[in-house]
Amino acid sequence: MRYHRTDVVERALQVLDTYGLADLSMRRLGGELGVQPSALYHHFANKQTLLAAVADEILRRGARQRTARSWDGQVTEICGELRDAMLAYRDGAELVATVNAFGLGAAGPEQELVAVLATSGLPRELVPVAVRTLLHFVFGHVADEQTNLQASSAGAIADQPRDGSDFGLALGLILDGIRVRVEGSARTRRP
Amino acid sequence: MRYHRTDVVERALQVLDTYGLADLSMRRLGGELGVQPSALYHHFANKQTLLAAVADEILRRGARQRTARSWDGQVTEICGELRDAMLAYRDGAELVATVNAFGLGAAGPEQELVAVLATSGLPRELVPVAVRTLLHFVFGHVADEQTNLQASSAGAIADQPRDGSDFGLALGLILDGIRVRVEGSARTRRP
DNA sequence: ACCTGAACACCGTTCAAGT
DNA sequence: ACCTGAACACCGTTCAAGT
Repeated sequence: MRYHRTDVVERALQVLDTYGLADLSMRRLGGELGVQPSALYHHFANKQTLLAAVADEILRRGARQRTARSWDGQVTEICGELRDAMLAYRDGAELVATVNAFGLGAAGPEQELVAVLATSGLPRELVPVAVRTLLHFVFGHVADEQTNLQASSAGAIADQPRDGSDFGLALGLILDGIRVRVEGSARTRRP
Repeated sequence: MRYHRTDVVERALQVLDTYGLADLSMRRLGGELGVQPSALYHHFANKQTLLAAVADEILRRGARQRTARSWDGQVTEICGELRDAMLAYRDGAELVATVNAFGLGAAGPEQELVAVLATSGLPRELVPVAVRTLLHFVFGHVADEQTNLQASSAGAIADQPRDGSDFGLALGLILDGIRVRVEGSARTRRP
């Protein structure tokens, strides 16, 4: 069998969803494809690059059309899409967050948020800070959420089931913080 | 040489600060102590437990007295202390965040934040959400910050040096979000 | 272009046995 | 109580060589 980059990513996605990130090793993936681990290095420079490609594919598959017109509606859509995309695969949040921390993935959502907040009325110097705050929140919250979901589906603990409304609640909190600065600067511009 | 738990943690802290989290392996740590890796399992059930002890020690060493009287001043103090504690050791943020994601460490800051927000006037059902949002923010932001600091001190990139004021700015954003809910509920209680 | 086979330098963890 | 020695079942990565 001869494979392309895309075949490897596809298979990696299956291994991830079935066995989890910890079991997504080069040797395991090679075995799953019926190929020596070293063969994977023909397609990817190293594991990090492979994981980045997998993360990007997860986000690509979760992409949706924007419908909101207000800046805060669009921020909610972007963050919600990011969340749903990561929740669609086992350990998706951990994977995307790790890759992003390495400076490789999730460039799409980040650029979208920058673009939206740039037109929100938020003071220019606060835009990067707000974007990173939003992304840290989404990554952290969803990773948490997913860990608990997977733990409870494994029948381990009961705990508080922590439904998805928590995400909206917390995001609303941050959005309120941004709104304060948007309105503050609007008053300053037209006193 | 015969060691105690505390000696192992102390040495682990040195290895972490000198070589980084990736090089803090059981074998490496054993070697550093002049002991077989298996000897460490007399002191800790597994690596995860050892890392949790190291994370707790980092936070313990960063502990400070509270001086603020307002709820938002206290939240600022708690988050600032957490940040400084993690920044004091190489890869401190990544370590503490990882351990926390596993449900083991950083119980101190979490309980403190719950206690403070419970007396802030924030609606009771929002307290856990706000606390988790704050912690996700601090972990994510400081991990980011530390990665960049370490990259630039290694002479790799110039980039935006991203000073500590970013942290205060972003935290202020979230605090504003919380204030909106505190004041909202104050108006509801006394109409 | 894509893959094999073999090697290098590592991991975490267990367990019988020693002092 | 604390540690050794040996083993088990893994890692990521490199590289000459094959088709």
